[in-house]
Amino acid sequence: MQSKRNFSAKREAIYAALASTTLHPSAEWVYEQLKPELPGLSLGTVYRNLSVFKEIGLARSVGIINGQERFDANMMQHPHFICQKCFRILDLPAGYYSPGKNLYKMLERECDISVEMHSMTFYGLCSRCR
Amino acid sequence: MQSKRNFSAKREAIYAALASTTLHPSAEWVYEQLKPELPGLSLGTVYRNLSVFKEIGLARSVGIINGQERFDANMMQHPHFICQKCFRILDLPAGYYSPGKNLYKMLERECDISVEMHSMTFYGLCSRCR
DNA sequence: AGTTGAATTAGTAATTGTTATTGATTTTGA
DNA sequence: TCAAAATCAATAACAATTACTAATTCAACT
Repeated sequence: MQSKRNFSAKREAIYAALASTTLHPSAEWVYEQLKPELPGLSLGTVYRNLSVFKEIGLARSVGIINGQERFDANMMQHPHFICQKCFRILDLPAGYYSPGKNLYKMLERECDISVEMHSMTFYGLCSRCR
Repeated sequence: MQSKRNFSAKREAIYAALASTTLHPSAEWVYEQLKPELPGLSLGTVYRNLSVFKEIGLARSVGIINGQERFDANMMQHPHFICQKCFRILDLPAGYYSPGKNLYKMLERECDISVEMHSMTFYGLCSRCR
């Protein structure tokens, strides 16, 4: 099992690259980032390991922006902001909006669904683009 | 003189198909739906016209779910619910959560961004799947 | 009705992000 | 030490979408 085993050097590097930035990168970005230090790395390995991180709860998808899936190693629930021009993804402080279990419960009761999580995303122009 | 061309019959049919359902369909779905009545329709035409609708503000993307982009002709701001098992997308009543211009303004002030819109999505299991 | 020119289309090819396969290499555990 | 399991790079395969091209449609104006 993954949890008992230590990460391989490459898996470790991929996680470190993802965790060290708030850019919410794509697989491609992680690959380009690591290529200089790990010349033998392949893009497929990056994709595979990002999937592993999602499975074991070390990362999540922020969605597919401009055709590419974007990842986040910050597992705290927080809203995102996506710049419609440059496709930067910014973290917003959770304080601005955080629906609690009460909202989940109300939705479950009123809409006959079970709610596991939510995602809140704002769109507009970032400071550089506007 | 400027062209006063109305929607072509096919463009009209594609829009009607999209607007007549709350399934938040994919391009493929619209295509399959219309094929019986419009045997000469091509999938590329569906894709192209869905893009047109997005551009002119007659439809929006609900995101890429399970690899396929899903569309919505309901331009009212409202939250969505995505079933993690069957990938149904349900509309939720806007009343359960609707951040106003005041939240937008606060974000603009505090985070140095300009906010144009937001999207709120809940995930879980629908009534059929849970 | 005929002409014109831009918009729209079908059909197909090309592109793109992602996943699966393969065969080699390394690691693990006994 | 040795065999099974895990991991890997490289490449092929895949599916959704977009781009291209030549043909057709349609409104505006004769």
